[in-house]
Amino acid sequence: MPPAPNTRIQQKNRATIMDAALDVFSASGFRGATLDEIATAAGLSKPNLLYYFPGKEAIHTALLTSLLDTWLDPLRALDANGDPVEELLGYVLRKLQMSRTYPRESRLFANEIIQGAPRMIDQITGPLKTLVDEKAAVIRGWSNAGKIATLDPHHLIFSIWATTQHYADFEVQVRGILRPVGDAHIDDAATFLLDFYRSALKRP
Amino acid sequence: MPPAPNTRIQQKNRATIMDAALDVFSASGFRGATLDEIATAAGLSKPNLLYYFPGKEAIHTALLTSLLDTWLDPLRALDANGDPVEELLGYVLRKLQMSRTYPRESRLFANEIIQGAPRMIDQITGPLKTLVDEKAAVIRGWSNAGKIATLDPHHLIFSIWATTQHYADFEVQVRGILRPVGDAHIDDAATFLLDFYRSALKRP
DNA sequence: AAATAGTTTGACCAAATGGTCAGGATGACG
DNA sequence: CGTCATCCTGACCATTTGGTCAAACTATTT
Repeated sequence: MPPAPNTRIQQKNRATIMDAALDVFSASGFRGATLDEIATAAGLSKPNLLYYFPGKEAIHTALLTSLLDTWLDPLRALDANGDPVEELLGYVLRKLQMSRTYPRESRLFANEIIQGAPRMIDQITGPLKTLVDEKAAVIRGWSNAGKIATLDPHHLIFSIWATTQHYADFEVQVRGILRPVGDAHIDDAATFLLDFYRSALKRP
Repeated sequence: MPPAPNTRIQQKNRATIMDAALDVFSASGFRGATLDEIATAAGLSKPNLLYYFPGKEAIHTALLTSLLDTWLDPLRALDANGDPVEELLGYVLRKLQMSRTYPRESRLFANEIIQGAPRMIDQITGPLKTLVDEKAAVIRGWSNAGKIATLDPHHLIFSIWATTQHYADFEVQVRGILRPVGDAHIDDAATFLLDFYRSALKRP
Protein backbone atom coordinates (compact mmCIF):
# COMPACT_ATOMS: atom_id res chain seq x y z
CA MET A 1 0.00 0.00 0.00
CA PRO A 2 2.77 2.60 -0.52
CA PRO A 3 1.24 5.73 -2.04
CA ALA A 4 1.94 6.15 -5.73
CA PRO A 5 2.70 9.89 -5.82
CA ASN A 6 6.19 11.19 -5.52
CA THR A 7 5.80 14.63 -4.03
CA ARG A 8 8.50 16.69 -2.41
CA ILE A 9 7.22 15.68 1.01
CA GLN A 10 7.44 12.03 0.04
CA GLN A 11 10.98 12.36 -1.21
CA LYS A 12 12.11 14.21 1.87
CA ASN A 13 10.44 11.88 4.34
CA ARG A 14 11.49 8.72 2.56
CA ALA A 15 15.07 9.93 2.61
CA THR A 16 14.81 10.85 6.29
CA ILE A 17 13.39 7.44 7.11
CA MET A 18 16.07 5.59 5.19
CA ASP A 19 18.77 7.51 6.99
CA ALA A 20 17.21 6.92 10.40
CA ALA A 21 16.68 3.25 9.57
CA LEU A 22 20.31 2.95 8.53
CA ASP A 23 21.31 4.29 11.93
CA VAL A 24 19.12 1.87 13.82
CA PHE A 25 19.48 -1.26 11.72
CA SER A 26 23.26 -0.92 11.53
CA ALA A 27 23.49 -0.51 15.28
CA SER A 28 21.06 -3.24 16.34
CA GLY A 29 20.53 -5.63 13.45
CA PHE A 30 17.15 -6.42 11.96
CA ARG A 31 15.51 -8.10 14.91
CA GLY A 32 17.08 -5.76 17.41
CA ALA A 33 15.74 -2.67 15.67
CA THR A 34 12.26 -1.40 16.50
CA LEU A 35 9.88 0.71 14.48
CA ASP A 36 9.52 3.12 17.37
CA GLU A 37 13.26 3.67 17.44
CA ILE A 38 13.36 4.32 13.71
CA ALA A 39 10.33 6.59 13.84
CA THR A 40 11.77 8.61 16.69
CA ALA A 41 15.14 8.87 14.97
CA ALA A 42 13.35 10.11 11.87
CA GLY A 43 11.24 12.57 13.83
CA LEU A 44 8.00 10.92 12.76
CA SER A 45 5.21 9.04 14.47
CA LYS A 46 5.10 5.29 14.00
CA PRO A 47 1.86 5.33 11.99
CA ASN A 48 3.34 8.01 9.79
CA LEU A 49 6.39 5.84 9.24
CA LEU A 50 4.08 3.08 8.11
CA TYR A 51 2.41 5.49 5.74
CA TYR A 52 5.61 5.57 3.73
CA PHE A 53 6.69 1.95 4.02
CA PRO A 54 4.43 -1.07 4.33
CA GLY A 55 6.42 -2.55 7.20
CA LYS A 56 9.71 -3.13 8.94
CA GLU A 57 10.85 -5.71 6.43
CA ALA A 58 10.21 -3.32 3.54
CA ILE A 59 12.40 -0.62 5.06
CA HIS A 60 15.23 -3.05 5.62
CA THR A 61 14.98 -4.49 2.13
CA ALA A 62 14.82 -1.02 0.59
CA LEU A 63 18.01 -0.10 2.45
CA LEU A 64 19.91 -3.20 1.42
CA THR A 65 19.00 -3.03 -2.24
CA SER A 66 19.58 0.70 -2.55
CA LEU A 67 23.01 0.47 -0.93
CA LEU A 68 24.37 -2.70 -2.47
CA ASP A 69 25.29 -1.08 -5.76
CA THR A 70 27.27 1.68 -4.10
CA TRP A 71 28.92 -0.91 -1.94
CA LEU A 72 30.20 -2.87 -4.88
CA ASP A 73 31.33 0.08 -6.97
CA PRO A 74 34.96 -0.13 -5.84
CA LEU A 75 35.21 -3.70 -7.07
CA ARG A 76 33.50 -2.86 -10.35
CA ALA A 77 36.07 -0.14 -10.88
CA LEU A 78 38.88 -2.71 -10.90
CA ASP A 79 40.18 -2.27 -14.44
CA ALA A 80 41.54 -5.27 -16.32
CA ASN A 81 43.53 -2.92 -18.53
CA GLY A 82 45.17 -0.93 -15.75
CA ASP A 83 48.44 -1.65 -14.01
CA PRO A 84 47.77 -4.76 -11.90
CA VAL A 85 49.47 -3.67 -8.69
CA GLU A 86 48.12 -0.14 -8.89
CA GLU A 87 44.62 -1.44 -9.61
CA LEU A 88 44.65 -3.76 -6.61
CA LEU A 89 46.18 -1.21 -4.26
CA GLY A 90 43.64 1.31 -5.53
CA TYR A 91 40.90 -1.16 -4.70
CA VAL A 92 42.25 -1.58 -1.18
CA LEU A 93 42.29 2.18 -0.71
CA ARG A 94 38.79 2.66 -2.08
CA LYS A 95 37.43 -0.05 0.19
CA LEU A 96 39.18 1.45 3.19
CA GLN A 97 37.79 4.83 2.24
CA MET A 98 34.31 3.30 2.17
CA SER A 99 34.82 1.96 5.69
CA ARG A 100 35.79 5.38 6.88
CA THR A 101 33.03 7.26 5.10
CA TYR A 102 30.20 4.74 5.35
CA PRO A 103 30.69 2.69 8.50
CA ARG A 104 26.93 2.36 9.01
CA GLU A 105 26.50 0.77 5.63
CA SER A 106 29.33 -1.62 6.36
CA ARG A 107 27.78 -2.67 9.64
CA LEU A 108 24.36 -3.02 8.05
CA PHE A 109 25.72 -5.60 5.64
CA ALA A 110 27.89 -7.21 8.30
CA ASN A 111 24.91 -7.71 10.60
CA GLU A 112 22.89 -9.19 7.79
CA ILE A 113 25.60 -11.59 6.65
CA ILE A 114 26.71 -12.75 10.09
CA GLN A 115 23.14 -13.69 10.85
CA GLY A 116 22.95 -15.86 7.77
CA ALA A 117 22.01 -13.23 5.17
CA PRO A 118 18.33 -14.32 5.23
CA ARG A 119 17.32 -11.29 3.16
CA MET A 120 20.36 -11.12 0.90
CA ILE A 121 21.32 -14.64 0.04
CA ASP A 122 20.00 -14.28 -3.51
CA GLN A 123 22.08 -11.17 -4.10
CA ILE A 124 25.13 -13.02 -2.84
CA THR A 125 24.81 -16.19 -4.88
CA GLY A 126 23.65 -14.17 -7.89
CA PRO A 127 25.03 -10.77 -8.90
CA LEU A 128 27.73 -10.65 -6.22
CA LYS A 129 29.13 -14.05 -7.08
CA THR A 130 29.08 -13.14 -10.78
CA LEU A 131 30.96 -9.92 -10.17
CA VAL A 132 33.52 -11.55 -7.90
CA ASP A 133 34.11 -14.45 -10.26
CA GLU A 134 34.60 -12.01 -13.11
CA LYS A 135 37.16 -9.92 -11.23
CA ALA A 136 38.83 -13.05 -9.88
CA ALA A 137 39.37 -14.13 -13.48
CA VAL A 138 41.01 -10.79 -14.21
CA ILE A 139 43.34 -11.20 -11.24
CA ARG A 140 44.15 -14.77 -12.22
CA GLY A 141 45.03 -13.45 -15.67
CA TRP A 142 47.49 -11.03 -14.10
CA SER A 143 49.01 -13.87 -12.10
CA ASN A 144 49.33 -16.10 -15.15
CA ALA A 145 50.91 -13.27 -17.11
CA GLY A 146 53.51 -12.97 -14.37
CA LYS A 147 52.49 -9.44 -13.48
CA ILE A 148 51.75 -10.22 -9.85
CA ALA A 149 52.53 -13.11 -7.52
CA THR A 150 50.63 -16.35 -7.93
CA LEU A 151 47.82 -16.43 -5.38
CA ASP A 152 44.22 -17.46 -5.15
CA PRO A 153 42.23 -14.46 -6.42
CA HIS A 154 39.06 -15.25 -4.49
CA HIS A 155 40.89 -15.41 -1.19
CA LEU A 156 42.75 -12.25 -2.12
CA ILE A 157 39.44 -10.46 -2.56
CA PHE A 158 38.16 -11.88 0.73
CA SER A 159 41.26 -10.65 2.48
CA ILE A 160 40.75 -7.15 1.10
CA TRP A 161 37.15 -7.13 2.26
CA ALA A 162 38.10 -8.44 5.66
CA THR A 163 41.02 -6.12 6.36
CA THR A 164 39.28 -2.95 5.21
CA GLN A 165 35.78 -3.54 6.58
CA HIS A 166 37.30 -4.52 9.91
CA TYR A 167 37.85 -0.82 10.66
CA ALA A 168 34.13 -0.13 10.27
CA ASP A 169 32.54 -3.33 11.58
CA PHE A 170 34.79 -3.75 14.62
CA GLU A 171 35.34 -0.07 15.18
CA VAL A 172 34.72 -0.19 18.95
CA GLN A 173 37.33 -2.89 19.34
CA VAL A 174 39.87 -1.02 17.22
CA ARG A 175 39.20 2.15 19.17
CA GLY A 176 39.30 0.32 22.48
CA ILE A 177 42.76 -0.98 21.71
CA LEU A 178 44.34 1.92 19.83
CA ARG A 179 42.56 4.74 21.69
CA PRO A 180 43.00 6.99 18.67
CA VAL A 181 41.97 10.60 18.37
CA GLY A 182 39.42 10.97 15.59
CA ASP A 183 40.13 9.17 12.36
CA ALA A 184 43.92 9.31 12.32
CA HIS A 185 44.35 5.57 12.83
CA ILE A 186 42.69 4.93 9.48
CA ASP A 187 45.58 6.71 7.80
CA ASP A 188 47.94 4.36 9.63
CA ALA A 189 45.82 1.47 8.45
CA ALA A 190 46.14 2.75 4.88
CA THR A 191 49.91 2.92 5.17
CA PHE A 192 50.04 -0.55 6.67
CA LEU A 193 47.71 -2.13 4.13
CA LEU A 194 49.42 -0.55 1.14
CA ASP A 195 52.87 -1.74 2.25
CA PHE A 196 51.39 -5.06 3.11
CA TYR A 197 49.59 -5.73 -0.16
CA ARG A 198 52.40 -4.28 -2.24
CA SER A 199 54.91 -6.76 -0.89
CA ALA A 200 52.46 -9.65 -0.99
CA LEU A 201 51.61 -8.95 -4.63
CA LYS A 202 55.18 -8.54 -5.80
CA ARG A 203 56.12 -11.58 -7.82
CA PRO A 204 58.90 -13.54 -6.18
CA MET B 1 18.58 -16.58 42.65
CA PRO B 2 20.84 -19.26 41.09
CA PRO B 3 20.81 -22.35 43.29
CA ALA B 4 24.01 -22.92 45.21
CA PRO B 5 24.37 -26.70 44.83
CA ASN B 6 26.41 -28.21 42.05
CA THR B 7 24.81 -31.57 41.43
CA ARG B 8 25.24 -33.72 38.35
CA ILE B 9 21.90 -32.49 37.04
CA GLN B 10 23.02 -28.90 37.47
CA GLN B 11 26.28 -29.45 35.64
CA LYS B 12 24.60 -31.26 32.78
CA ASN B 13 21.78 -28.75 32.38
CA ARG B 14 24.03 -25.72 32.68
CA ALA B 15 26.27 -27.11 29.98
CA THR B 16 23.29 -27.91 27.77
CA ILE B 17 21.93 -24.40 28.23
CA MET B 18 25.26 -22.76 27.43
CA ASP B 19 25.56 -24.78 24.25
CA ALA B 20 22.01 -24.00 23.16
CA ALA B 21 22.50 -20.34 24.02
CA LEU B 22 25.68 -20.25 21.97
CA ASP B 23 23.70 -21.55 19.01
CA VAL B 24 20.97 -18.98 19.36
CA PHE B 25 22.98 -15.91 20.38
CA SER B 26 25.58 -16.46 17.69
CA ALA B 27 22.88 -16.80 15.05
CA SER B 28 20.64 -13.91 16.12
CA GLY B 29 22.62 -11.57 18.35
CA PHE B 30 21.56 -10.62 21.85
CA ARG B 31 18.34 -8.78 21.12
CA GLY B 32 17.37 -11.15 18.34
CA ALA B 33 17.63 -14.21 20.55
CA THR B 34 14.65 -15.25 22.68
CA LEU B 35 14.50 -17.26 25.87
CA ASP B 36 11.93 -19.56 24.29
CA GLU B 37 14.31 -20.33 21.44
CA ILE B 38 17.14 -21.09 23.82
CA ALA B 39 14.92 -23.17 26.08
CA THR B 40 13.59 -25.19 23.16
CA ALA B 41 17.08 -25.70 21.76
CA ALA B 42 18.17 -26.92 25.18
CA GLY B 43 15.15 -29.20 25.53
CA LEU B 44 13.92 -27.38 28.63
CA SER B 45 10.93 -25.27 29.54
CA LYS B 46 11.45 -21.55 29.86
CA PRO B 47 10.83 -21.45 33.63
CA ASN B 48 13.26 -24.31 34.02
CA LEU B 49 15.83 -22.34 32.05
CA LEU B 50 15.34 -19.48 34.46
CA TYR B 51 15.88 -21.86 37.34
CA TYR B 52 19.49 -22.20 36.24
CA PHE B 53 20.18 -18.63 35.16
CA PRO B 54 18.65 -15.48 36.60
CA GLY B 55 17.91 -14.02 33.16
CA LYS B 56 18.77 -13.58 29.53
CA GLU B 57 21.56 -11.14 30.26
CA ALA B 58 23.18 -13.56 32.69
CA ILE B 59 23.31 -16.36 30.12
CA HIS B 60 24.89 -14.06 27.57
CA THR B 61 27.43 -12.71 30.01
CA ALA B 62 28.29 -16.21 31.22
CA LEU B 63 28.94 -17.23 27.62
CA LEU B 64 31.13 -14.27 26.80
CA THR B 65 33.26 -14.48 29.89
CA SER B 66 33.68 -18.25 29.73
CA LEU B 67 34.73 -18.14 26.08
CA LEU B 68 36.95 -15.09 26.01
CA ASP B 69 39.95 -16.83 27.50
CA THR B 70 39.85 -19.64 24.97
CA TRP B 71 39.43 -17.10 22.25
CA LEU B 72 42.60 -15.27 23.18
CA ASP B 73 44.76 -18.33 23.76
CA PRO B 74 46.30 -18.28 20.27
CA LEU B 75 47.59 -14.76 20.80
CA ARG B 76 48.89 -15.59 24.27
CA ALA B 77 50.83 -18.44 22.73
CA LEU B 78 52.83 -16.03 20.57
CA ASP B 79 56.32 -16.62 21.92
CA ALA B 80 58.78 -13.76 22.04
CA ASN B 81 61.63 -16.27 22.04
CA GLY B 82 60.51 -18.28 19.02
CA ASP B 83 61.38 -17.68 15.41
CA PRO B 84 59.51 -14.48 14.45
CA VAL B 85 58.14 -15.58 11.08
CA GLU B 86 57.21 -19.03 12.34
CA GLU B 87 55.54 -17.58 15.41
CA LEU B 88 53.41 -15.19 13.38
CA LEU B 89 52.51 -17.77 10.74
CA GLY B 90 51.66 -20.16 13.55
CA TYR B 91 49.39 -17.54 15.02
CA VAL B 92 47.62 -17.10 11.67
CA LEU B 93 47.10 -20.85 11.43
CA ARG B 94 45.82 -21.19 14.97
CA LYS B 95 43.37 -18.35 14.46
CA LEU B 96 42.17 -19.86 11.21
CA GLN B 97 41.79 -23.18 12.95
CA MET B 98 39.64 -21.49 15.59
CA SER B 99 37.39 -20.07 12.88
CA ARG B 100 36.94 -23.54 11.43
CA THR B 101 36.38 -25.30 14.74
CA TYR B 102 34.49 -22.63 16.64
CA PRO B 103 32.52 -20.54 14.15
CA ARG B 104 29.70 -20.00 16.64
CA GLU B 105 32.06 -18.48 19.16
CA SER B 106 33.49 -16.21 16.49
CA ARG B 107 30.05 -15.01 15.48
CA LEU B 108 29.03 -14.51 19.09
CA PHE B 109 31.88 -12.07 19.58
CA ALA B 110 31.38 -10.52 16.16
CA ASN B 111 27.72 -9.80 16.88
CA GLU B 112 28.60 -8.28 20.21
CA ILE B 113 31.35 -6.06 18.86
CA ILE B 114 29.54 -4.89 15.74
CA GLN B 115 26.69 -3.72 17.89
CA GLY B 116 29.00 -1.63 20.01
CA ALA B 117 30.20 -4.25 22.51
CA PRO B 118 27.81 -2.98 25.21
CA ARG B 119 28.55 -6.00 27.39
CA MET B 120 32.23 -6.37 26.60
CA ILE B 121 33.72 -2.92 26.36
CA ASP B 122 35.50 -3.31 29.69
CA GLN B 123 37.14 -6.55 28.59
CA ILE B 124 38.29 -4.82 25.40
CA THR B 125 39.77 -1.70 26.92
CA GLY B 126 41.19 -3.72 29.81
CA PRO B 127 42.66 -7.22 29.51
CA LEU B 128 42.40 -7.41 25.71
CA LYS B 129 44.17 -4.09 25.15
CA THR B 130 46.86 -5.11 27.63
CA LEU B 131 47.49 -8.40 25.89
CA VAL B 132 47.52 -6.85 22.43
CA ASP B 133 49.84 -4.05 23.46
CA GLU B 134 52.18 -6.56 25.01
CA LYS B 135 52.33 -8.74 21.91
CA ALA B 136 52.56 -5.68 19.68
CA ALA B 137 55.69 -4.71 21.61
CA VAL B 138 57.14 -8.16 20.91
CA ILE B 139 56.44 -7.79 17.21
CA ARG B 140 57.91 -4.30 17.15
CA GLY B 141 61.01 -5.74 18.78
CA TRP B 142 61.32 -8.25 15.95
CA SER B 143 60.95 -5.44 13.42
CA ASN B 144 63.57 -3.32 15.11
CA ALA B 145 65.94 -6.27 15.27
CA GLY B 146 65.56 -6.63 11.51
CA LYS B 147 64.04 -10.08 11.80
CA ILE B 148 60.84 -9.18 9.96
CA ALA B 149 59.74 -6.28 7.78
CA THR B 150 58.98 -2.96 9.41
CA LEU B 151 55.23 -2.67 9.85
CA ASP B 152 52.74 -1.45 12.39
CA PRO B 153 52.26 -4.36 14.81
CA HIS B 154 48.76 -3.35 15.92
CA HIS B 155 47.48 -3.21 12.37
CA LEU B 156 49.22 -6.50 11.66
CA ILE B 157 47.31 -8.13 14.49
CA PHE B 158 44.06 -6.56 13.28
CA SER B 159 44.70 -7.92 9.80
CA ILE B 160 45.22 -11.41 11.18
CA TRP B 161 42.01 -11.22 13.15
CA ALA B 162 40.11 -9.87 10.17
CA THR B 163 41.36 -12.32 7.57
CA THR B 164 40.93 -15.41 9.70
CA GLN B 165 37.64 -14.62 11.43
CA HIS B 166 36.18 -13.66 8.07
CA TYR B 167 35.77 -17.35 7.26
CA ALA B 168 33.59 -17.85 10.33
CA ASP B 169 31.75 -14.56 10.59
CA PHE B 170 30.94 -14.17 6.91
CA GLU B 171 30.66 -17.86 6.20
CA VAL B 172 27.44 -17.63 4.20
CA GLN B 173 28.99 -15.05 1.91
CA VAL B 174 32.15 -17.09 1.43
CA ARG B 175 30.07 -20.18 0.73
CA GLY B 176 27.73 -18.29 -1.57
CA ILE B 177 30.65 -17.17 -3.70
CA LEU B 178 32.94 -20.20 -3.59
CA ARG B 179 30.24 -22.87 -3.41
CA PRO B 180 32.70 -25.21 -1.69
CA VAL B 181 32.07 -28.79 -0.64
CA GLY B 182 32.46 -29.09 3.12
CA ASP B 183 35.46 -27.40 4.66
CA ALA B 184 37.94 -27.73 1.83
CA HIS B 185 38.05 -24.00 1.08
CA ILE B 186 39.53 -23.36 4.52
CA ASP B 187 42.59 -25.33 3.48
CA ASP B 188 42.86 -23.07 0.42
CA ALA B 189 42.52 -20.10 2.75
CA ALA B 190 45.36 -21.48 4.87
CA THR B 191 47.59 -21.83 1.84
CA PHE B 192 46.73 -18.35 0.67
CA LEU B 193 47.22 -16.71 4.06
CA LEU B 194 50.51 -18.46 4.77
CA ASP B 195 51.99 -17.41 1.40
CA PHE B 196 50.56 -14.00 1.88
CA TYR B 197 51.87 -13.31 5.36
CA ARG B 198 55.20 -14.96 4.63
CA SER B 199 55.94 -12.59 1.78
CA ALA B 200 54.56 -9.58 3.64
CA LEU B 201 56.73 -10.31 6.67
CA LYS B 202 59.94 -10.93 4.76
CA ARG B 203 62.23 -8.02 5.30
CA PRO B 204 62.94 -6.18 2.08
C1' DA C 1 9.43 -44.99 54.14
C1' DA C 2 9.56 -40.35 55.68
C1' DA C 3 11.60 -36.23 55.39
C1' DT C 4 14.23 -33.17 52.96
C1' DA C 5 16.63 -31.03 49.17
C1' DG C 6 16.52 -30.26 44.53
C1' DT C 7 14.04 -29.98 39.90
C1' DT C 8 10.23 -29.04 36.68
C1' DT C 9 6.03 -27.07 35.03
C1' DG C 10 1.43 -24.74 33.80
C1' DA C 11 -0.64 -20.63 34.41
C1' DC C 12 0.03 -16.08 34.61
C1' DC C 13 1.69 -11.04 34.13
C1' DA C 14 3.43 -6.52 32.47
C1' DA C 15 5.85 -4.42 28.99
C1' DA C 16 7.26 -4.07 24.29
C1' DT C 17 6.40 -4.50 19.55
C1' DG C 18 4.59 -4.69 14.65
C1' DG C 19 0.75 -3.13 12.70
C1' DT C 20 -4.27 -1.04 11.83
C1' DC C 21 -7.81 2.45 11.31
C1' DA C 22 -10.97 6.28 11.34
C1' DG C 23 -10.76 10.81 11.34
C1' DG C 24 -8.44 15.27 11.42
C1' DA C 25 -4.92 18.56 9.53
C1' DT C 26 -2.47 20.34 5.70
C1' DG C 27 -1.11 21.21 1.19
C1' DA C 28 -2.04 21.75 -4.07
C1' DC C 29 -4.80 23.66 -7.44
C1' DG C 30 -8.71 25.25 -10.31
C1' DC D 1 -11.97 30.22 -1.66
C1' DG D 2 -13.44 25.63 -2.06
C1' DT D 3 -12.36 21.09 -3.13
C1' DC D 4 -9.77 17.25 -3.51
C1' DA D 5 -5.66 14.58 -2.69
C1' DT D 6 -2.09 13.99 0.40
C1' DC D 7 -0.22 13.71 4.97
C1' DC D 8 -0.43 12.88 9.95
C1' DT D 9 -2.10 11.28 14.52
C1' DG D 10 -4.30 9.21 18.80
C1' DA D 11 -6.36 5.28 20.10
C1' DC D 12 -6.36 0.66 19.64
C1' DC D 13 -5.16 -4.43 18.85
C1' DA D 14 -2.90 -9.06 18.73
C1' DT D 15 1.28 -11.23 19.50
C1' DT D 16 5.69 -11.82 21.43
C1' DT D 17 8.77 -11.63 25.08
C1' DG D 18 11.30 -11.57 29.60
C1' DG D 19 10.12 -12.97 33.82
C1' DT D 20 7.33 -14.80 38.22
C1' DC D 21 5.14 -18.13 41.26
C1' DA D 22 2.87 -21.67 43.64
C1' DA D 23 2.41 -26.21 43.23
C1' DA D 24 3.82 -30.69 41.69
C1' DC D 25 7.29 -33.93 40.88
C1' DT D 26 11.75 -36.44 41.63
C1' DA D 27 16.27 -37.57 43.93
C1' DT D 28 18.74 -38.10 47.97
C1' DT D 29 19.39 -38.77 52.69
C1' DT D 30 18.23 -40.50 57.20
